[in-house]
Amino acid sequence: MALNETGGRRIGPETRERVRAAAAELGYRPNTVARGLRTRRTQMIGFVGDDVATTPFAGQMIRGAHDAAREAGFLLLMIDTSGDKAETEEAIGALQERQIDGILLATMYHQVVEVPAVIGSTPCVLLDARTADGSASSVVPDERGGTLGVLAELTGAGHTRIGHITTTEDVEARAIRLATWRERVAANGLDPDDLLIEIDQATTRPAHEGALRLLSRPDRPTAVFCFNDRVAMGVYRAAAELGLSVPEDLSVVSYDDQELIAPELQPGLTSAALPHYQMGRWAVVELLRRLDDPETAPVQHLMPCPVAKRDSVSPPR
Amino acid sequence: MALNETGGRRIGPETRERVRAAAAELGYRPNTVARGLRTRRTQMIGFVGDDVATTPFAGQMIRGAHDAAREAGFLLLMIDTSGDKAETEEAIGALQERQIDGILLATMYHQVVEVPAVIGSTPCVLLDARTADGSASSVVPDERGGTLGVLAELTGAGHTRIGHITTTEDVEARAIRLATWRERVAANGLDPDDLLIEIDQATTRPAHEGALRLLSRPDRPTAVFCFNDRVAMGVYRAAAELGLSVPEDLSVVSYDDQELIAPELQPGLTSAALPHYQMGRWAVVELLRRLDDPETAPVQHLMPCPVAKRDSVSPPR
DNA sequence: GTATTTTGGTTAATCGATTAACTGATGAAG
DNA sequence: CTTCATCAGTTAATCGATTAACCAAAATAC
Repeated sequence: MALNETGGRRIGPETRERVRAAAAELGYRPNTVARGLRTRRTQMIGFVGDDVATTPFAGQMIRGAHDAAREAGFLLLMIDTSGDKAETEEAIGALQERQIDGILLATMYHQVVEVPAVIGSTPCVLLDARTADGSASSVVPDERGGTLGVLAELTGAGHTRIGHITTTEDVEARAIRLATWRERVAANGLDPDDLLIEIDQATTRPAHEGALRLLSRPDRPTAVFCFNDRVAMGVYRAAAELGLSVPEDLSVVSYDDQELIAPELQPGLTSAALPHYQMGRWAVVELLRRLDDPETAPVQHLMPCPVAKRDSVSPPR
Repeated sequence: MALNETGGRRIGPETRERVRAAAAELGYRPNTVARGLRTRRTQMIGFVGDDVATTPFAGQMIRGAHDAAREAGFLLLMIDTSGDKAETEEAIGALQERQIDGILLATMYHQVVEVPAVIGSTPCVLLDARTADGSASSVVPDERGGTLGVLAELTGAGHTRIGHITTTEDVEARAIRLATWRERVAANGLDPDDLLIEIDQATTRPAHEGALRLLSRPDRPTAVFCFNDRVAMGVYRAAAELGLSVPEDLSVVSYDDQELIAPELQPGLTSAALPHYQMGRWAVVELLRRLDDPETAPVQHLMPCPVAKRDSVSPPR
């Protein structure tokens, strides 16, 4: 009573001070386990990631969740699964046994998932994933907004013939980025199919080949929007081999803004950033809100993808 | 008693089965908080990282610690600090209040540190760091071994004129890699100082300039050992600009084996891998050992750095 | 001057699991 | 047939904090 502010006026100010002094002298620290047993609150949040937790790509998601949690006096209890369903359920169980106050379910990349039934009534927020029916709170990147953002960089510089290199992998990001680009190109009165290259993996090597094809066409585009930064790396290489310099002969924009690629390429790559840090923060704030008031309706949030402007865009020749 | 194996023969096999069946039916899960209060063991390990926890670079360290912990029924409670001393102490305190069984202190890169006094008698293992006096268990990469490994790739292919591009930043890794390389070059009867370039930051851009200088020398080396993969990226670019092809005209080896760089470069870069995953595992195993037997002497471990062989080495012209 | 509140503190129950100590019945030993 | 050990269960204390319920003394109201 003396140490906590709660139970306020049950103790005199002078006695309170004496108790506090004694506690300080003895180096007393409250035992959170005992407190948790009594209050049924552990001030811990479970973070379940399918490989995300320890993958370079989305470390910022943990960072964001961690920071927001810390500010509210919570700690993160992390479990990384390989995305396997059984493993995820086991992870959730392990966290529930430890009486975590809520769970963050994070995925490696933006996708639609179902919340495992074992979650029961444990408050839960989806990170970089959403449910089909909106039954759980979730936050995902605003891929459409980000795509419009980088395309605006190009159109703003005067480009209309904007190519796109995407992957055939069936992911949410591909679908949205592709559709948004198509819309934009069609709005310029061009046929998107003349400017589209599909490769079977969004990595440098296939992108390199794809880019060689795209840039060898008689009416090659003056700018390329790449599905991601690794694809952009392949485009840079292809451009160099064809004697095209970036951005003078070819403007390039991309998505993801990966810290080891986009700023390191020469010239620096203009790329729409995946707001992992912000999503992590948002998810915790939302989770805490739901802890306070479990009755409120779940929220689906789209996090803006800011454009990191660098030097890969200039007006067409 | 029926559920745990302990307290063994206090209960009949038939009753035990009945209890278990009832527990399963009710979906009973033990409350780890209550158990922890009684047993004074929470089956949780604190992971304190100075920015490491959520930095792409060393995610594998967490992954390794996480996996080893999981296998032993432990979970990781993570706190990321900015390396600040006060913040680290606060983090340790927060973990101690939560009665974690032990602490892993991880640093961003290999360095010598002091164990904060607040750690008290909490069992603790250093990850990617060590103490000057060996008073705590620790694990760091075997930089010397890794350097010898990649240099052996070069000498094995017939190179003797092996250049080195390093940073002037004062880190443990620089000192060991540099000294080992000097030794090796001197053993070939050459003067290391003729083959050494120092740049003020181990990133692509300064490395690019440094490489241009090194490779423009009349007696340019036939191979380069780079301080890290980002430096190697700069070397690749410089070589391309000078019309030198890798590996035919110039062999390149490096350190760190970063997953987004070394395998993505063309040709793939031969690089000594920092064994983050293995170090993470080792640290947990060592911590658990110390939990079982707090009396055993602390151990300083050097984790081997295996060479990831790719296509950036061939015999000199 | 008596009745009622307020103040400042104290007691004891509780959270859920572990575990030492105890009890009765059965079986074995002498 | 008595004694003692073993087996199978039951009771109750404990871990450390929270909190409802009590209680005595002082302050205030009427």
